[in-house]
Amino acid sequence: MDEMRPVARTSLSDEIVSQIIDLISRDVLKPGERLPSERELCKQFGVGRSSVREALRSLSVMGILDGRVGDGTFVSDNNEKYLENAVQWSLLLDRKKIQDLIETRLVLESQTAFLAAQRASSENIDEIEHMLRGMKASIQMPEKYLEFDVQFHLTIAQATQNSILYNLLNMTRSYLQTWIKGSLDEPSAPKVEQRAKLSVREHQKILQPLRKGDANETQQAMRQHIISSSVALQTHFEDRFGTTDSPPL
Amino acid sequence: MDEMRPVARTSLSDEIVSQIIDLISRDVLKPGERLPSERELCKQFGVGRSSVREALRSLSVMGILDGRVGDGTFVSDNNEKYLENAVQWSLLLDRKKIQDLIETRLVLESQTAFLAAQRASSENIDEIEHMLRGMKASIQMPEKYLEFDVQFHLTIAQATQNSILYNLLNMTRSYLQTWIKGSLDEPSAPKVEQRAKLSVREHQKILQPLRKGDANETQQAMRQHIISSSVALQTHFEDRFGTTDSPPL
DNA sequence: TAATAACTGATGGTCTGACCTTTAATAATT
DNA sequence: AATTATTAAAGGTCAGACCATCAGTTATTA
Repeated sequence: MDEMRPVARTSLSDEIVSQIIDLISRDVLKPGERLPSERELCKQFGVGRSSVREALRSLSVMGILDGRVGDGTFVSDNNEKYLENAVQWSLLLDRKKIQDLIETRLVLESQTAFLAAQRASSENIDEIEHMLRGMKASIQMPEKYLEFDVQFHLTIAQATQNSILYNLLNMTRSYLQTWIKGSLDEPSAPKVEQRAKLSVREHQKILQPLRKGDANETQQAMRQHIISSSVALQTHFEDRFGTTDSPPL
Repeated sequence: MDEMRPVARTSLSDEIVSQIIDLISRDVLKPGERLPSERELCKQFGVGRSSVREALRSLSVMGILDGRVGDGTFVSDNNEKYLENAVQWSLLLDRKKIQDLIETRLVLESQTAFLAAQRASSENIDEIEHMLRGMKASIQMPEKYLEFDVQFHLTIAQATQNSILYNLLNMTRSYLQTWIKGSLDEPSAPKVEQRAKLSVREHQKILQPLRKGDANETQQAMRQHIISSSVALQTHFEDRFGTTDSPPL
């Protein structure tokens, strides 16, 4: 009597969710495409509108679909949005986790730097250099500078050719961005330009070994940079890393 | 004319979602607690049942609520489930990402091992040792062995005291678990016990430096173990790491 | 008396059909 | 040609009904 497993008593809406996900994964429904109207889906699935709507709602929350009133429901063009929101909700429920997020970012940034140094194509490196030039040029325009800064790091993550690492990094980054921007508007405003110059030097120290494919050196430079740039954030919270001489990672 | 931002034309259900999340984050609603019935919530929010249901549906997808028919809707006791599902859906949409997931797991496992070596309490270490003893004792029972194996790694992740890293690790692990179990039922079944013995030795090599707080050594041991245990999985997919003498991470 | 079976009320899940607001596209107006 | 109404269709919301399911209670049984 050991072979009996509980039967999947899946609800109608969950069944529809599965079917639609399957359609998308088999490219029957492509990103940007419009789904049939809710009333039409009712007929096709043979269920009431509530069930269809609950299914569409689920898929919207997952970031897979995107409903536009008066227009229709569309397949989202970036299937990755789900991951972004995930940690965001989690943090709304418990803001104490921000230290954890900072640390996670340190882990992800240093590791992607390592992998990028091994795998970056010349096109990747060109792009990264372009971002660094942009940073130098906009050193007195914090908003613009920050944009190049973000792209610098994302391009490195992209060079790993690992979409999951890329998305995790992007996720942590995008959420901490709020605080990073906030630290620009602090009373220490006059120091901003100075910090930007230091930041440029740090980024140069990352790019240099990365260009040569020196993974360990790239990782170390990235570590130093992230720790340095996290100082402003850390002061708002309790100290957890960066105090020991032996690097915690 | 630059200061005007689009007004938040949030829908009724999204408004309810926000309110409920706020209630949970302010501990007015505690994990495990039961929400009022849907009909009751309709009165309290002054909206129709569709709106209430769509809101509850969203929160369920996020893993924040858990509806049980005939019983009620409850606040989920683990607010982290959302993260778990996130990558899962992402993978359903694109199964080519499994290599990326394996690599991500390697990153997370080795890093949590490093941090755990620095931060593990004696209780943590006791627990980890307990799991290792369990593995030794159930070396001829693959199912049971695997359970101790999982707990060994999760306890290490827990020792980092970083809930985000813990959840990311748990997420990757739980998803790969399907494949790991599958590799047990392979034609190479007679080798299972042999592999288990090797696995035990590898885990011992992790625990040993961890107990001494030697973070670098712990990390290296974990790296070797993960690479070794991923071999079976890797053969199913294209080769990306483990082929070079210079470790890719 | 203790275990089991039947009952009951409340809950989430679903269906129907109606009405509203928004939107894109078309037609009418200037 | 540009602007303004018109319109049809979409998603959003509502109300009320019915169903299947479950927890707790009551009644039955051994």
